[in-house]
Amino acid sequence: MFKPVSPKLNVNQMEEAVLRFWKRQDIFHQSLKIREGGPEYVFFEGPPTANGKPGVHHVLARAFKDIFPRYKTMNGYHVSRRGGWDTHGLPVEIEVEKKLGFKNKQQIEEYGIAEFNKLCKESAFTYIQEWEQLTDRIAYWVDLDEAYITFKNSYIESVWNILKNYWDKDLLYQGYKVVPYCPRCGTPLSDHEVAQGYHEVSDPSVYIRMPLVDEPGTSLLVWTTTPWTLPGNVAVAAGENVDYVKVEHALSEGGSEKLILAEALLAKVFGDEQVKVLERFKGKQLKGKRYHPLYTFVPVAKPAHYVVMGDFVTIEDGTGLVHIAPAFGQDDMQMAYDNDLPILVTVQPDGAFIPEVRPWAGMFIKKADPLIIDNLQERGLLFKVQSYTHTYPFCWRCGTPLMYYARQTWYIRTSQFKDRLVALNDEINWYPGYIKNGRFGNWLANNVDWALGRERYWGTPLPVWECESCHTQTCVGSVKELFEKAGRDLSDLDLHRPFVDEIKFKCPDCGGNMKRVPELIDVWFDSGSMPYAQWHYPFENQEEFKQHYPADFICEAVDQTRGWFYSLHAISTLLNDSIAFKNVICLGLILDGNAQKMSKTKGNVVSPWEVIEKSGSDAMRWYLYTASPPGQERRFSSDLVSEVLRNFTLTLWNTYSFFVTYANLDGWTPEGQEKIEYSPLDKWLRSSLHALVRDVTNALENYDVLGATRPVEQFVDQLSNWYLRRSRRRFWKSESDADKKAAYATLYEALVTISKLLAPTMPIIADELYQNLVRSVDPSAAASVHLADWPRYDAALIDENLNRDMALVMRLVSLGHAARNKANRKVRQPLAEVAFAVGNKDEGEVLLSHADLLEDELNVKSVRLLNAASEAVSFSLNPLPKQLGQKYGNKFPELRKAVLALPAEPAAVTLMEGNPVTVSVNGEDYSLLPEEIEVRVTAKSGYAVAAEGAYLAALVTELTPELIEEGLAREFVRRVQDLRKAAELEIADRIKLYVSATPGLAKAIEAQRDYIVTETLAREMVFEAPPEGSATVSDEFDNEHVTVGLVKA
RNA sequence: GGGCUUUUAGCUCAGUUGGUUAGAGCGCGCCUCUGAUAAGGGCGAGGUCUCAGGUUCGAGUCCUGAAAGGCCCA
Repeated sequence: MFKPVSPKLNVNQMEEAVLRFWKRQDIFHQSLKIREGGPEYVFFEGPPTANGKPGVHHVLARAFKDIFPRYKTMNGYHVSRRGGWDTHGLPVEIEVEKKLGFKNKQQIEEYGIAEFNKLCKESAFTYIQEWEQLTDRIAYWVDLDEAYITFKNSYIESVWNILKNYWDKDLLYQGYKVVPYCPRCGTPLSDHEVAQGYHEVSDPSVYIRMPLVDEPGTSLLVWTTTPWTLPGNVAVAAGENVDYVKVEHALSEGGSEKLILAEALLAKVFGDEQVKVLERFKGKQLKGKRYHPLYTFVPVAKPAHYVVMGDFVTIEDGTGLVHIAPAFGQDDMQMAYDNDLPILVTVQPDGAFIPEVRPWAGMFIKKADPLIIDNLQERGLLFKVQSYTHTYPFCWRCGTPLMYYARQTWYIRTSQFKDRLVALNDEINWYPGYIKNGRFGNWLANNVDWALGRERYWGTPLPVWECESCHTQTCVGSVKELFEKAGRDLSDLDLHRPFVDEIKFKCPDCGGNMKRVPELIDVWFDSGSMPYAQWHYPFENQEEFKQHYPADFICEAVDQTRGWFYSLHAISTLLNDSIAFKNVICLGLILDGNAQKMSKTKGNVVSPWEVIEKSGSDAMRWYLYTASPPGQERRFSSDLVSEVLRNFTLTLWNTYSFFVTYANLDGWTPEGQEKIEYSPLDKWLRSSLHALVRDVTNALENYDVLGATRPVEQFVDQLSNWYLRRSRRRFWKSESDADKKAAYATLYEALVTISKLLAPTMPIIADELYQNLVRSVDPSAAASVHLADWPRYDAALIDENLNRDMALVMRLVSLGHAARNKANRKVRQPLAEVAFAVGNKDEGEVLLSHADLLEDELNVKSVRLLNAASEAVSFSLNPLPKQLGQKYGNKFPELRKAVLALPAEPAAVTLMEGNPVTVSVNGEDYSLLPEEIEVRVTAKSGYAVAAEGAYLAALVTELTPELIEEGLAREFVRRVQDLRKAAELEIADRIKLYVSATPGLAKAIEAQRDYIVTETLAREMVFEAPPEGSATVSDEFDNEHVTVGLVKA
């Protein structure tokens, strides 16, 4: 006996029960244990940060991550799955700062780094419980008890080891570079952080005169949108091959001046004003021309204030002459290096001018902009000022405008490995493929050195110590090394700031005091180190590491391209010249109903819990898998998930419930079912089923999630709405013959196989089915579907012809129904005959071989082919564009016309006999083959017809008294069945029927007595009044009246 | 501004190497079937396939350009 299954499903109850079962039996760890010794399949978990609530986008990633480890486990692989938590970084700090109400870094230092970092450590796990609960509820199997945590000493030590390795290879260096810098947070931002904060703003657009030293009365016309950088000006850049002009321009106060600018920008600068062009020349002629400095607050130690050549100069905006302030622009800094220009750092790290810039000393740079413009105006150096709208980066967390600012910071020489980064990427399989050479490949090809340093508090400290007197530097690669250098046991040392900063030791070179440099490292380096650091490699677990590197599979959203995907790839390339992962699924983002990215700051996050409560987590997973290709972004709403429940989950569930209900009634079990005589319908279903196993397996082998899910959906639909609908009577009939056994065996095989095919994708319902269908009758079977083996298909059972034939039958049935509709003959009324026209002789044979199925489904007494010779049908010809167009090219339109002009009937007959027809176009004859022209058949009269392409169903609609009688009997049965249901009888209950009806109906009921009692499981049917208290119903149809009563018998 | 990507019915998405009548599901209206079903079947309404050029006998599909959305980067 199977456990009885109600057709009503309480999804949440069912899902939670299965989850409890897994927990009780520790199925997850069992699934690892039983595969010990099997080949290792390696999965890396990209660590999330638990200082925010998990959202739908996290469910997306986790749902996809879960598929392949489960699938591989069922195929005999051992798949350990360590979870991980990313705990460091500015986002965590910002949350704590908010809580404490801090506005700048100084407040943190005053508060105390130790105390601050303690709060950060706690904050990093604020929502850990919700993360764990959600992870459980969506059935994502990951080992959270063993999760690696980036703030642990052992993790940090492994990261140090990698850095030391780089240090020894001279891959770590300190550079003076211009970086996007947040003056409030007091730290440079990574590219990835900057990218999150671009906003459109309006800035001043300022045109300034820079008078030439050697040509009085002539000025360079220079453009900038950042007036605050002007005190730092040391040069002007011109494009070597850009065309410049010297023009004479009338001054409003009388007289004139001469200005130099790019010719292409004349109109933009002067508008309608007429200016006189005095000279034309290439930019290279400006090289070295000296001009009077705008400001002299800071003395220059090297030659400055002359024109330099820069290839970045464009003629799209401004004047084609670019103001150069090396401390405040990346191009500018490059110019300084190339031309040995001085670097004037006129701004403090907090964004205020240095004291030397007297008029604006201590003022925030953006505030000084208008004052500087006024100052230039007063001095007659301002040509004009407008406003300019462009996108400018702001700090993604605090909203302060960033400044590009020269900082001494730490870099990794990744650009030196550009070729290896690109070459190794070639070994990685990307899904979708276009990421590989597109977004990721381009990013690698344009690689710049990794800016590693962060001037913050909560993160992995950069393990570099520097001598205070001779500035010798050394990198520490392990805790032990640090102890040795410090000369004392530091076993309890927390490797975070401020404790690690307190460790000082003697300089081996000069005997001075060595102190750690202030920087932390980029958090992306933390997560990219996880292949090593999760094992505390190389200090421990050497074997574990070797077994789990590189990963077979990782999966995250597309925003990780330059995040985790890059940091994993870059670290491994520089460390081992190896890839870190072989296959990667790169997911599109989840968008809300308005196609906006869901993000905390926008507050448009859909809670996953809400969706799960409504539809369950399996349905949610299934939606995410089937909605669109994985790389594509997808709009998400709770309604879309409940559609999955209605259309897929419940269809499957009801098929399952049907099977269990009838199998229990019949006492059917899967044992001892040899020598099964499968019907054609069974053979078709098994053919489809085994093709499904083949296709799903292939898809999963190729990381094709869509291909592993959508076909299952289609199969379940056909199983329920075709196979089962067509087979119901086989289960109902009372004798247990071979045909019934075949039906049970077929349905059982399909359901069990589906439970296995669904195990990776809908793990909960899959196990629910498995437990009842397999475990309850076979205690020796694996305890869970997730401990079972992946199904194998039998290629010999796959009959593509059969699949195609059945598709034709379904199509013809559909036409038959359409014809009935048109004739207004409901299906319950039997009809005498339906005749079909099909495309060719073979299809005709298919039709006849399934005649009984068609008769039953369409409720007609006979099915046959339309006979062209004897029927009242007419023909039309449809020249097929694909065939004829490809063969005859531009002659096709003429041929088409010629074919349509043929007398249809004789041509159709010729073609149907398999012979070509000849048409003549422009005096030339063409012989057209039967497969190039489709013959369409239309019935003329006396039939109700429905046609589609070459297919046609023609229904004889005349009713004989016998047919009417049968129709009435069926109407009557229908009422009885409704009554049985209303009286809440069990399906197998026997009844006694009491009937009174108008004469016509009574006659029909009497005539169809055998049929009626069989259908309704009546032991007796009498034309009497029903006894007191029995269930009764009265109804009218077809101008007849009936009252029925029934009692259990 | 650059790279990648998307744009097809009210919504979510298919659409084969180009083939003339562009599909499915949901939703809507009418009809129907049903002792597994929260379903199923049929009919109908609903499309300038984002736009503009081009190639071709023929373009949702190929080419060029533009627009809008998204992501990444300046």
